[in-house]
Amino acid sequence: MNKTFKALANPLRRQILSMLRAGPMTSGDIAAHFDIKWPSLTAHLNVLKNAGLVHAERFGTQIRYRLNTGAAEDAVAALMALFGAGDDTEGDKNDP
Amino acid sequence: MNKTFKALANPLRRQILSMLRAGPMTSGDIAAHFDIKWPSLTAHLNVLKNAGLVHAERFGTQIRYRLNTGAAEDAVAALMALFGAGDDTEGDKNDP
DNA sequence: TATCTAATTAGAATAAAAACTAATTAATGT
DNA sequence: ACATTAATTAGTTTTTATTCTAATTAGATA
Repeated sequence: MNKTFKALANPLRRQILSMLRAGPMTSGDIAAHFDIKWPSLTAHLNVLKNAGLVHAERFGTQIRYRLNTGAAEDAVAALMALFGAGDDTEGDKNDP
Repeated sequence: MNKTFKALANPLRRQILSMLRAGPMTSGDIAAHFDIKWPSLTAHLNVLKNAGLVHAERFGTQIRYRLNTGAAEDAVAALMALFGAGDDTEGDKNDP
């Protein structure tokens, strides 16, 4: 989970995650939204990928990144656990 | 919120937060749990304080740190917002 | 095959975070 | 006033993150 928190520490990476909520995007689409060179963007995408927060898939000549919602929910759960389970004392909404 | 995510990026700081769930602790008590020098610990505590995650209060010769649960919940909310509100499509359990 | 677009990897430079030692402040007790 | 305990600030070094340019890989297409 350390990689996840480190990945979330960068505002640009958080913005990428936020963008991917709307659906998968290619590296180029993502790069177009930021004022950095492409290799820098690739580096950020690798951090997100290594943390398991996104998944990459090649589509012909381009590569699509999509949000890994499972990992995202795990991150939320980990943060809640860190602070003491949020507002519910215990339990899981998905496992009643 | 950037300061908050940066503060959470460090494992030692997350452990401090976790420890503080059980109640306030002095700087010395916290330092005793880690294998780092005191000034390093102070630096970590400052990061947490500047992010609003902990609050410091002097008690005589020592200083007590306590978890700021409000800021902690804000962090969870921010992370859920980033990923698209967790598993509920919308809505707030505390405001039915 | 040559070429074009999309994206990555390699390698170097810069910036930021984290650690340490030494010196200082703050409150208390003698 | 002086010493003691608790913790911080100052300044430096080391480590890790971030960014860039240049070169390379992968697939598509003429």
